[in-house]
Amino acid sequence: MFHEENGPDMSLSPLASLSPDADARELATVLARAILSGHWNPGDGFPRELDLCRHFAVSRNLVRNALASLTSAGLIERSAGRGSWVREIGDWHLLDPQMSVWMTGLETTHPQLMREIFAFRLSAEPHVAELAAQAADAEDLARLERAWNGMRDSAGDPKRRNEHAECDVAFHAAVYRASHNLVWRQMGHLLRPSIIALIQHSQRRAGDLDDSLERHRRVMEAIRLRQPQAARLATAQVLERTADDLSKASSTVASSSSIPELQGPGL
Amino acid sequence: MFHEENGPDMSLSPLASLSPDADARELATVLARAILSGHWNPGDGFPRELDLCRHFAVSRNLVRNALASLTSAGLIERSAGRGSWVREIGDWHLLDPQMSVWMTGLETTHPQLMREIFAFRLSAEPHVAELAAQAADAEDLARLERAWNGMRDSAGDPKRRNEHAECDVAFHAAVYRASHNLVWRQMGHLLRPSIIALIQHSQRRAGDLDDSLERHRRVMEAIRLRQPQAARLATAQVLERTADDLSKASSTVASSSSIPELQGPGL
DNA sequence: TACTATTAAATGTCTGACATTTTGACAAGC
DNA sequence: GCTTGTCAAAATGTCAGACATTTAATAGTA
Repeated sequence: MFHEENGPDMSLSPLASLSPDADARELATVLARAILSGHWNPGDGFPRELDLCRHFAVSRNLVRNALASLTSAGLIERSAGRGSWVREIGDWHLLDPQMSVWMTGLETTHPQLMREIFAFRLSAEPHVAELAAQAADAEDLARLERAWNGMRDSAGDPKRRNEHAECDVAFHAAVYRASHNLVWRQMGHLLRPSIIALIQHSQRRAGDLDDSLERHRRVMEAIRLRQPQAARLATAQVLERTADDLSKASSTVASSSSIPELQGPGL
Repeated sequence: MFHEENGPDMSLSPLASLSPDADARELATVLARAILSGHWNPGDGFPRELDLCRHFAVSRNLVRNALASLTSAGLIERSAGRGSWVREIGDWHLLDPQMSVWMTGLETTHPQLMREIFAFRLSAEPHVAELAAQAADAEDLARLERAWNGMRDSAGDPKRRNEHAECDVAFHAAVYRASHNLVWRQMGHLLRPSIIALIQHSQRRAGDLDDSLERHRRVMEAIRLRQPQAARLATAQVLERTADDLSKASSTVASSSSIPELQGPGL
C-alpha cells in the first residue's frame, strides 16, 4: 500500500478552499499564492494531480491546466513519473504579468520578493524617467496627468485607499510606458505588487501624503518639459520618500535602500 | 453551411509542418514562431482548435495545451464562443523566458523586436554592470571567466560559431546575475535572442573579434576590481561595438542606437 | 556484487461527450 | 420601423475514463 488515501495529507493543508464553480484560473491563483506565501520550501514536492483533484473536487483536466500555469511562471517544475516540486525563488518568473496578479492579492506579502522588487525599482526607475523625458508624447502626458489627478483627488480619504493605490500604479506604469520601449513597458507590470503592498501596510500622515504628491508632480513636470536630468532626480526623490514609508511600515528596519545580497550558491 | 471544411484554409498556410510524434511543447513552438515571424497582423483571427487538430493530425487536447502556452506568453487572446486572435506586439510578454527560446530559433528575425531589445540593453546594461561591480562575489567572477575563456577559445573558428554565441550569452547573463538582484537576473533571459541573431547574421573580421574580446575582458576586469564607473563605461563600449556589427549586418542602416518610437494609440 | 526483468507511481496523451459563452438570424409584438 | 425574445450554430471550457510513457524502486538471478 503506497497510497496515503486517508492520511491527514499534510502537504495539502496550506491550501485555501475554492469556490464550488471554480475554473482553472481560480485554482491556479490559489495554488500560486500558497507557494508565494512560502508554504513550501524550494525543492519540496508538490501534491500529486490526483490528490489535488480529490482535495478541490475538480477534474484532473482542470488541475492539469492550473499546474501548467504554475509551470509557465517558473513556480514549479514537473516531470513524468517523478512528480512536481517547487522551484527555488531565483527561478521564479517575476516579470510574468500573471505573477504580478498573484502577488498583488497576497495577504502576507513575501518580504524578500518585495525587497528585491523595490531594490530593482530604485536602480532602474530614475533611468526610465530619464528616457521618458526624452520620448514622451502628448498621449503619455495625458496618461500621467490623469493618474496624478486621481492620486490627488483620492488622497487622505481612507475609503478611497484602493483607488489611490491604483492611480499610483498607473502613474509609474505611465512613466515606464513613456520610455517608448517595449521591454521597459512590459516591466511596468512589476509595479503593482510593490506599490499595493506598500500602500496597504503603511499609515501615512497627511503631511507625508502631500509631500509624496508634490514629488510625483515634479516628475510629471520634468517629463513634460523634456528635462531628463530633472526627471531622474525627481524620480529618485519619489522613491526615497517611498523607502521612508517602507521603513516606517515594516517593524524590522531593514536596509531597504541598499541592494540586498542573498542567493548565494544557486545550482 | 458555415464550415469551410474543404477550403484552401488560407489562415493555416503559414504553419510549418510538425514531426509525427510531436508533443505540446513542439506544437506551441511552431505556432509561436509563426506569430513571431509576423504571419498574422494584430487583431487577426487565429485558426480554430479543430482546424489545427486536422492540420497537424493531433488531438484537441494537445492543441489546447499549446494554445495555453501562447496565451500565457501574451501572444494570443482567447474567449469562449468567439475564438482566438493575435494580440498586438506591445502586449507580448517579451520577458517570458519561453519567448526567448521561441525567438532564438527564428529563421527570419523580427526586426522591430530586435531593435527594441537592443535599445533596452543599450539603456540598461551599463547600469547593470555598475551594480555587478558592487555586488559580485567569487562565484560570479568564476562564471564570467568561464564564459570569457569560452569566447576566446572559440573565436574565429566558423565551426564553433554557435559555441561562441552561447559563451557570449553566458557572459552577459553572468553580468546580470552578478547584480545579485532577482529581477535583473531574470532579465538575462532577454539576451539570448538578441545575441544569437546578431552572431548568426554578421560576418565579423578577425580584427573586430579581437577588439570585441578585449572589450569584454575590460568589463570583467572592472567588475573584479570593484570599479563601478569603469564597468559602466566598458559595457557601454561593448554595446557600441555590437551596434557597429549590427549596422554592418543589416542592409538597412537603421538608427539602432536611438530609442525607436512606435506604438501610438493602443487603448 | 552486478545486472536484468518486473512492478508501481506519476505525469502525458487520446477520445468522446457535455457545458458555457457569444453571436447572429428570425419572428412576434409594440 | 424598431425593439424584444427565442432559438440555433459556433467556438472555447470542462468532465470522465482509458491508455501511453517515463521514472524509480524492487525482486530475482547469475
